[in-house]
This record gives sequence, C-alpha cells and structure tokens, in this order.
Amino acid sequence: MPERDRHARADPAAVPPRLRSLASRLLGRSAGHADRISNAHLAAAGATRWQYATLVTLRDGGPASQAALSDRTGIHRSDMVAVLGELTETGHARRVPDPADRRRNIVTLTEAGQARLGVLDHLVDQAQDELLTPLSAAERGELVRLLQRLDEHHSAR
Amino acid sequence: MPERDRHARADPAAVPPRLRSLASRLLGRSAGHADRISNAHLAAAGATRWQYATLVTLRDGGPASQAALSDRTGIHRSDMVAVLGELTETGHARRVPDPADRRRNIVTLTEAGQARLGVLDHLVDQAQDELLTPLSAAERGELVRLLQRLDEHHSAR
DNA sequence: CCAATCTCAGTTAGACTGAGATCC
DNA sequence: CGGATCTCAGTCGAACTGAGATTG
Repeated sequence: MPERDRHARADPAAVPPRLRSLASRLLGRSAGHADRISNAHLAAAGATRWQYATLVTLRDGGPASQAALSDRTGIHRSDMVAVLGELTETGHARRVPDPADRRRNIVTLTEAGQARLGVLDHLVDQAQDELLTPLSAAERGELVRLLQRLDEHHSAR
Repeated sequence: MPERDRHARADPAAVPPRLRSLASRLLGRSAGHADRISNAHLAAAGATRWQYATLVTLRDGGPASQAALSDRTGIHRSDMVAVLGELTETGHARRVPDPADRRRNIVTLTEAGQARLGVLDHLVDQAQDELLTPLSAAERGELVRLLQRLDEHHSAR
C-alpha cells in the first residue's frame, strides 16, 4: 500500500479562529479521523464497522430480526441486508426464517462469529486508543459522556 | 417538504453498552447530527458549509490562491473549484489570475460576499446552539477544547 | 525536465429513498 | 384490506484519486 496523500489536510495553524472553534466542524473532522483509524484497524482482519456493530449486537442482545438489529445498531435496514449477506457467507452469522412469523429472519451468532468478535474487539480497542492518544483517561471519559448526551438528545423522538 | 423518516435511527435504549460507549461511534453519530443541523440552517439562505467556510477564510485571511484556501479550510482542492464557481457566479467572491504567477488565481471577497457572510454567521451560530442544546456553557467549552486537541493531533504531519 | 496550480472526470463509502414481494 | 418485513435498485452529498493543461 503506497498510502500517499500530499493533499487537502487543513494546515491546523492556518485555519481561521472562527472555523477552528466551531463544534460542528470539529465533530466532522474528528469523526473523519475516527473513521479512518477504525477502518484501518478493522481492515487488517478484513472486517468493517458495520459488521463489527452487528456482531456485537448479536452477542449482547441475542438472536434478533433484521429490523431489531437495524434499531439497535443504527444501520439502515437496507444496508443491513448486505451486512448480513457478508456475515452469513463467511459463516459468522446464521439467518433462518422465524417459524412464528415468516416475514422475519432470526439472525444468530455462530461459534465462528464469536471467535471473530474476540479478535475484532481487540482491534477496535486499539483503534480507540490511537484515536484518543492525546487525551488522559479522565478526559476520554468526559468526552464520551458529553457525546453521549449530544447523541441521546438528538436521537430522541 | 415532507421530511419523513420512519427508519433506522438507533433506538438509544437498545444499543449495546459496548457500542454506546465507543468514542469513534459517538463521534460519527454526533457529526451526523451536526451536519444535518448545519445544513438545514444554511439551506435557509441557499448556502452550504463549504461556501461558508470559504467565505470566512477569505474574510479572516484576506485574498488567497485556491491552494491556500484548500489548506486553510480543509476542503479538497478539487472541490474548491466548484465552490468558487458557485461563489463567483453569485457575485460573493471574485477570481482573477495572479499577474505575478499566472498558474494561480487570486480569490477575493466582494462586498456582496461580506454582507452574505453576516447573515450566514448568524445562521451558523443558531445551528451551534441547537446542536449543543443539552450542554451548559462550560461543557460546550470543554467539548470544543477536547475536540481541538484530537483534531490537532491527527492533523499534524 | 521537474514542480506547482487549477480543472475535470471518475470513484468510493456511507446514508438514504422507493418500490416490489411476502406474510400477518 | 392495512401494516410489517425483507430485499433490491438507485440516489445523494462528502471526500477522494488521477490525469491533463498551463505556467514557473
């Protein structure tokens, strides 16, 4: 991988103060860094963030329909179809029609999926650590708490 | 505008704790809220975030080449072409070849651009306020400071 | 010849809409 | 019938790559 990038990276010192202190801009940029780092770490195992979120949700919430997985992960129902296609093809999840309601699929985590999840958990931890490098443990907690309040407020009906 | 959305919104209570406390996920979701709110407020004046960032940078940094504007805004050089196309067509910026180096354009803010910027500044302030509603003034400052440190760290060469 | 600048065409991942088929 | 559920095709804005033309 060449990994070139001689372009467009926002010279931190040259950004006007007005922009440098806009919360919306800082969130966008930090989310960009977070995406790049998370994707890079997960790609080492050939995984994606959507796959990881889905596997975690299956482990913590148990078997569920695709609609329920959409609600719990925040992944669009329509993208969930593709994610589960990948996970079932690689044997990490199983998708069987619900006998009690045949519109639904019941999705379950396989043993292989549990094993994979252990690996991915570790990679994600590393990604968080790289992302939050400049912050102390207390500051990381504070950041997470503030962001949770933002997200909860704006996710509420 | 119908503005429907009966779908995929992540039921906050149902998200597994592991996901709910991942900084990278929270940043992505918060950035999404920020984008939606900022876009909505700016759209009321027919403007975009890229246009706003470019106008601010012209006001605070004075006339500049497109490459310099790219560095200062973090907008890709290739997208900057289109943004300046819009701004010059609407008479908010002017683009003239640099007589000292004819590879460059010198971009300047027009009077109309300054006036427009006053309006947009106000809309952006409203957007920040809506975004940060659940946080106190002290918490908003703390959030901005933490995010600045993240961004500076990961933007550094 | 090499490097910088601007421009244009095309790509990518993420998030979304709309509609069809199936089933309760 | 109305209303979920899953699936598929396609759209959209944001961010990017690559290459060409021009100039230093």
